[in-house]
This record gives sequence, C-alpha cells and structure tokens, in this order.
Amino acid sequence: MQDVAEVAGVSHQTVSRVLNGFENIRPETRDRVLAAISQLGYRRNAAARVLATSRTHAIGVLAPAVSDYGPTSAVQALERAARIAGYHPLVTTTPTDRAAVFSSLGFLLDQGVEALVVIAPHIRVLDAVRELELSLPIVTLQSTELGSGTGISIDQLEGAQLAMAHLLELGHRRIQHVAGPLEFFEAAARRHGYEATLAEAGIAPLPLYVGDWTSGAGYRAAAAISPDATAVFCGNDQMALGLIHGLTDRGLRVPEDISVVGFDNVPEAEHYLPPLTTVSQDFARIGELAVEVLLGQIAGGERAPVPAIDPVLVVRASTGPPRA
Amino acid sequence: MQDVAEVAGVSHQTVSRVLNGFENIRPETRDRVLAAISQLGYRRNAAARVLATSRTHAIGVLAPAVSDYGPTSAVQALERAARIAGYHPLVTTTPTDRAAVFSSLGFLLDQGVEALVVIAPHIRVLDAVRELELSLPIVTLQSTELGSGTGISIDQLEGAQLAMAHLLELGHRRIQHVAGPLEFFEAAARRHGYEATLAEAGIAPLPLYVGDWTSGAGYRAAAAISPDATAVFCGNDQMALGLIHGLTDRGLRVPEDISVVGFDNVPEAEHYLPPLTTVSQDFARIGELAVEVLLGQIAGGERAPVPAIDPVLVVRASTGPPRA
DNA sequence: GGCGCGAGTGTTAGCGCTAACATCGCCATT
DNA sequence: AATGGCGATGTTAGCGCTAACACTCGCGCC
Repeated sequence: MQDVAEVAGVSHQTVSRVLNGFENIRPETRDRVLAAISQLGYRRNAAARVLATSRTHAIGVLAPAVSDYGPTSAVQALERAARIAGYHPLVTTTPTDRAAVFSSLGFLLDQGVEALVVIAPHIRVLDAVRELELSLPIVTLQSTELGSGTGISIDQLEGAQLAMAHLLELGHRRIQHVAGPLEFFEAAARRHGYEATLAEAGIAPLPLYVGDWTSGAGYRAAAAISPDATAVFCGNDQMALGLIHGLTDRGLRVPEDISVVGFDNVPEAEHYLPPLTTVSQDFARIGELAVEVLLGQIAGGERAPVPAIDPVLVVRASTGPPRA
Repeated sequence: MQDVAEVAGVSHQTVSRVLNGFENIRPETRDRVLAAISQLGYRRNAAARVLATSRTHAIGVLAPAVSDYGPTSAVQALERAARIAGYHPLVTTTPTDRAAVFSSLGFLLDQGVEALVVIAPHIRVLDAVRELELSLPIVTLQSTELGSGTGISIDQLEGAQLAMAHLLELGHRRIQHVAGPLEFFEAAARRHGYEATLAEAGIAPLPLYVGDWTSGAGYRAAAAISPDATAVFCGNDQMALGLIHGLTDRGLRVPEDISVVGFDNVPEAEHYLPPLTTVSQDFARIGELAVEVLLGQIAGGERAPVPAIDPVLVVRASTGPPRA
C-alpha cells in the first residue's frame, strides 16, 4: 500500500480511503490512486484489514459431510446471500461425532467468524453445539424441534401431514412408513407426522422401517413392507426410489398395487418411474433466511423467532387409489 | 495472548511457542501455559498469525454453482484432504460468466490463498482463469482437454469408449448420443468418444441431441430419438433417467426395445428402473489428487503431469441385446 | 575454576492495514 | 483583513501475532 501511495504521490492513508470508498476525496486524487493500483497490480491484504478492524465479515457454516441435494442447495443459497451482503461463508463439513464437531467449530472460531450457521439435522451435532455455549449470533438449520422456536427449518410435521392427508384422501388406510435414522430431527418429525395423522384418523400405524436415507435402504425396506399395506410414506425421495425398485422386484406395481410418497422433491423425482409424488421443500429459502437472521443479529437487532416454512405437496404418478 | 502470558507467569512469546508446538519448553511451563489458556478460554487470532507469518494455509476453490453429485463429492474429498494436511479450503461457487469468475477469483486472491483449485467443467470458466495469468500453484479439475497434460480429471474419452464398446459388444449398431452442453469439456469429450468409437467400428453416428444435463432434457430428448436407434448413450445419469421416462411414455421398453447407458454412476443409479448401466467416476479421488499436487507445488516441488484417472463401466439392467 | 555451549526463556521489531487525531489550505463570513 | 469552518490530506499508534535475536542459567570440560 505504501508503494501504491508513492506512485500516486499520496499517503498510504489516502490509498486506504480510496479503497474503502470514502467520500471527500478529490476525484483527481482518486483516479491517480486507482491508476497506481492497477499499474502495480496491488491487492490489499485481507489479514491486515481484519487485524486492524477486528471485523472478519466471515460467517461460519457447519455442514454435514454429505453431498445431498438439500444441504448443498441451502449452503449455496446462503453463500450467494452472504456475499451480496458483504460477508463470506467459511464452510466446514463435519461428521456427526462430537469430537469432529468440536474441531470444526474450533476452526471456525479461530478464524474469527462473526456468526455461525449450523446445519444440524442430526441430534448429536446440535447437542455438541449446545454444549459449547457460544456467544456469537448463531442459527441452526434443519433441526426442527417440536415446540422450539429457535432455528430455521421447513415444517416437517406439516410436510408429513400433507403427504399422509393425500394418501388418506385417496382412500388408503393401511399405510406404512419408511423412516430415516431417528437421530435426525427430520426423520423423527416426519415419523411423528405420520403417526399423528393416522391417530387423528383413528388408524393404527403399521410397523416402522428405519432406513439410512439411501436408496439402498429403500430397496431393502421393500422386503419389510407388509402384504396388506396399500401405501408407503417414505422419509425421503432416495428411499422412495429404492423402495419402488424393491417393490417392483417383488412383482408389485406402483401405484396400482401400492402407492409411494417421497419427501424432498429432488430434481430427478419428476422423472422417476413412476414420477414421484413427494413433498417439496424450499432449501434455498432457508439458506437465505439464515443470512437474513444473522445479519440482523450482527447489526444488534433483536432475534425474533422465524416461523417454519411451509412445504408443498407435489402430486405425481406414484400415488393412486388403493387396490380394491 | 499477553493475558495468558501473565496468568501463566511467562512471556507472550512462550505462549506462542507452546501454541506452535515448539520443543525446548519445560513440560512444567507448557502445562502452566495450557492451563492459563483453558482457564481464560483463549483462542489465538488467525488474522494476526497470517499477518505475522504471511502464510494463510488457505487453498482457494472455485466451484460451479450447482449441487450436482460430482463437484460436490470432489469438493468434500478435497476439503478433507486439505484439512489433514493443515490447510483449509476457501470455496466460492460461481456462475460461468467471465465477470463472476473474475470476481470470485478476486475474492480468493484477496484472501491470500496459497493455491487454487478451479473446478472448470465449462470452457468459459477455464478461459477466464487463463486470462488472469495467475502466478500461484493452480490445478484445474474436470476440464479434460484433449492432449493437454495440465489439470486433473477422469478420462472422459475412455469412459465414453467403455460405454460404447459395451453397446457394440451387445450387438448394437444404431446408437444415438444425448450430449450435455458442448461448452462443457466433459460433454465434448464424451461426444468425441462416442463418435470415435463408432468411426472405428465403421458405423455412422445418428443425429446428436444436445441437452442441459437435467433429467428434463433427457425426457425431451426421448422425442428426438430416432425410430431405428436400438441404444442411446447419455452424457450423464440424470439425462438417462429422463430419457428412460420419456421413452417409457412413448411406449418403448428399456432395455427390450432400446438400451440406455448413463455416465457418472450417481448413488441412485443403482435403483433407477431399470437399474442404470453407467460409467462410474471416482470424484473423490480427483479432489484428493488436487490437494496432493498443490501441496507438492507449494512445497516447491516440480509439477509432474497427472495422468487421467480411469473410469469404470458398471453394467446393470438398462442395457441388453438389440431387438431382433 | 573459568569457559563454552545449549536449553529455556525474554525482548524487540515488524507484518499491512485502519482509526483517530493533526494539519493545511481555501472559502465564506463578519 | 481577520476568523471560523470544512474539505482534503498527512501522521501516528496499534490491532495480535511471530521471527530474530538477546539473555541467563546450569552443566561438562580441560
């Protein structure tokens, strides 16, 4: 910066002012500085700025170590929103174990992030974060907790109820559920929605199958589907896909013999065979909301609880009336 | 740090030494320092370290703004590998236009990244990067260029040839290709492989359909499949999925009436209906290789060209002998 | 017993930037 | 013509750390 100042014949402080868009700089001076900068190919040192201002403008993001559509989309939307607001995300992906979460969080804290987004679909991750009692603005994503106003997420209960209501409306009464691992908030909430909706309709649930979110688990679940079930509500689209495959291998037709509903509405769901009826979640929106909330908190605003976002049911061809 | 030093009754430099794992520190002193650190909940300021050492230990990653399985997996593997080596990735996602690439790159450079990973499947991204003539260690991913030794990628030509050889071996002669956008290196290379293999077998190619990688494009492509084609080689799995859907809607059975091959081997491909024959790419490997190469360069080593990684054909149920 | 040596620690000087204050003209005002 | 004010710029100090060098012991050696 000193070099630039000399070339432009000004003080380094003036260079700093130009770079920071201060007013009260003679246009002519500004031009000379700008010219010197581009002539020298100067880039200002971010570390020194951070040190001098004690502002990093960094938002830490703790993301699960998966390449699933949901978290990935949310992180990308978040990045875009943060950048527009003059912040940049520092993303670390982490397994769910406590030590890994601590280490990732430690890294982010060392880097001086001003706020934290924790994508914590898994209970262990949330517990680990809670244990740390961090004192910076923090928002948790996808960790729906029944009755807790904290965090930002899509209303999983509502989504499950949407799916179940659709099946009930079609006339299904014997509906089975293929859940994700129940340590995942979303899996637990969807299961709860499944049971609550059935209970309300006065119907007993069929045995639960707990998978691991993968299509392979869905495939294996097919063997566990009870012979008199006429519909299956799956915890996500991947498992629904695998389930349909497994059911097909068993000689069952979807939806003629058995209906299947998924959850997430991944981009491919539209072209599964049959095209999948599923619950659509606006992942990008939660990423944007996270940034909004955090910036509000950084600016010192009060933290108002964010209402859960409503999912939308997308009816396609994998559901139909039950066989007679 | 000064506070810690006082509590421990040493100089701040000794604290620094403990933190940096220096030898020649009396165990007793070290313990006192460590105790003071945890008592005060002290975290060292990364920006100050960077400023003092002029080492950021950051690796910039320029990734495409998509949530596809390939780039996502590569980035995750890269992150893991970098972190193990004591580096951390700074990921920016960017659209393919020149201005956006410049701005993302500018950000990374400002942050003082010591090396750059550019995931540049798109020709415009690579061009923009080249234009900048950066002088730091840099590696490009997924930008296969015929005959160029630079960059790390999976051998797309080989993959396409694998797929085509499989179809030819089954007895197919009228094979069509559904390509991705041809500004993508991978799309171009796969197309080239398609044509080269046919040429070698003395067979004329059928009209090309160029899609946009999405399953929707695959679905639309179905309408453009020539009536006498007995097999289709798709540029990726998503398009293959859509294509199968479209063909099914046209009353064609896969593979009885027409065989379909995909590319990528996404985790769900195994459970598509029918399970998809496809070319498997080890995305994680290229992420790891990128880190390996860059660390070598940072350490001052010579840059040896990295041979392309061989993909593997996975034969499933979407391909079979042509109808008589 | 003085000397050299090295282990263990302290002191000092920046890294490159910004904040705060200081300065210098020049204009409008009285 | 002296004065206040403000726009435009310069000067100084310090953000929190590490590198380089300085120092102080205690030990083994001749």
